[in-house]
Amino acid sequence: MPTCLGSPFTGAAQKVGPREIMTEQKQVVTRFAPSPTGYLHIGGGRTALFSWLYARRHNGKFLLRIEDTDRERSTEPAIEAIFEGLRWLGLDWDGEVTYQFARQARHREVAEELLRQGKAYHCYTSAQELEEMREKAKAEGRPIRYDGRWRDRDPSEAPAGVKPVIRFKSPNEGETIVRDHVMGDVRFANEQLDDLIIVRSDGTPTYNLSVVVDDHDMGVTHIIRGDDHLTNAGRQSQIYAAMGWDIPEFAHVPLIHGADGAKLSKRHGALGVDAYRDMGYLPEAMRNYLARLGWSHGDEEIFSTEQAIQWFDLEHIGRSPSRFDFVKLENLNGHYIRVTDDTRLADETIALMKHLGLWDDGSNFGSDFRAKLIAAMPGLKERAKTLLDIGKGAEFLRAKRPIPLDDNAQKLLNDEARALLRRLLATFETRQDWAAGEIEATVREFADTENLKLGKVAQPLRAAVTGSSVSPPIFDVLATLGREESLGRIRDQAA
RNA sequence: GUCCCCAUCGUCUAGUGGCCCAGGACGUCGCCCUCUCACGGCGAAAACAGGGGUUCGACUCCCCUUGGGGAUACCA
Repeated sequence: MPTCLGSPFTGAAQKVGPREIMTEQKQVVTRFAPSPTGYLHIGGGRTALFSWLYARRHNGKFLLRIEDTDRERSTEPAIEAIFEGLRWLGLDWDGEVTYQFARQARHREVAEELLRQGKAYHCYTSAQELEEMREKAKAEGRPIRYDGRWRDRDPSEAPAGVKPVIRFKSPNEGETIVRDHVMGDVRFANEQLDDLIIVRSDGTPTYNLSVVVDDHDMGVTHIIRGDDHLTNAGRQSQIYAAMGWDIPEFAHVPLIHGADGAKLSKRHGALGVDAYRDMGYLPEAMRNYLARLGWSHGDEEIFSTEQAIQWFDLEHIGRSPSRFDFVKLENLNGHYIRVTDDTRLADETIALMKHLGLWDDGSNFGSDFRAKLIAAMPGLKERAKTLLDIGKGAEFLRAKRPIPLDDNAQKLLNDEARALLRRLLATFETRQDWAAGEIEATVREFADTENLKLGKVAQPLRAAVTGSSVSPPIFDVLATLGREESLGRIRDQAA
């Protein structure tokens, strides 16, 4: 472990460690570089979060680059979805968005430079030849790779009428080491890395060239991305070296798997972040969950984004892939719901339910409903894990008389119970005070005179007033509903 | 096929040679609280993949096996 040995700082000055000194010398720049071929999925969301956290931790910059060079698959809606997803997650990026496609000329310029320096060459190998090469290598059990047949061939031998690709001349001997902050030193034998295509025959640059050029031009110092890019890091390092550019710090984060351990696919769990919003998760819960998935700070489980920024580091990112666990996310979300302000919860619930078309009947949406929802929120949020749960739990507030009864409520309201409600109703009618405490006193007193346990009265009452066997504390419910509405609902069910 | 990475309770993880017959969290199961359901509180079961080394001593270091994952494109 490096210490302050050799550092001029001793004694009281030891608080300033080597790390702080380094980061002051060079501002940290991270980036998130999704390709807009679909929604922003959860794995992308997490690498974006890690990059954002790291940049914020070091007072650096977090850049966004859209890798839209695949013209066939890139779409405008996907770009919007990425922006929207990041915004919802609260991950703000610095400066203007970079669009990779717009930088093609620059990428080609670098390829030309490589060509000029003899570090790249034109290759005229046809698709069929390539195919044969692969077949043969496979049959002989050799690594499948381009054999470099045009690497040193004279340009005059070029076949007429064939548009060449430009290949990068990668070293044949020795090894390339990727110094990764998560994976450690990863070594690749250079003979394993063949001469990759950096410019296609139609003149468009390929991914491995474009990323290197863009990351360099954008001044990216730390590349935090999925570990499916680990082998790319080797090839990219060679390009950086060929251009004489500084190689950025790498941190390859293991991928997230589905609950069954298999790769996250659309069939299970590979949802866009908008899907999580629609399921009623709070962005802060999402951030907390995602941060904790694959990264840790000792035993800390629940922490604010501010704390995450303070604590986040590359060294404590785990090296093994993790599974996405909805149950844990729910638990965390429930926690955040419980500590969230009632007004915000009410407004977000209304917005979400409307967005989903669940509360679009236009009724009961006046300020009166909102006020009631806020009033009922303490009881509602305690039993909710998502905003959807709150919406569901609040249905009794919207219901119009006579309110619908679910199966359990039906069962609760037998003849005996209805008779009981009738007597209770009579008692209620003599009381004008309608605060929760007053109501509770009345009901307890009533249960006493009836020689019943409180539950025997509370359950039928709950069924009559909420149409369900489950609800927030019944006295709060009655108070929120108001005397008139409450008595009306009881009357509807009293025999 | 070849290359690379990974491997602690069901899940997320702490653990960087002795503090660990392995700690926390979610989930599960009991109990308590209680007008329902929750919340909350208390408690329990539950893991170092297997085999070799290295060492006075391995969850921690090395090797092999097994099992996962990723990469091997004129996709990104």
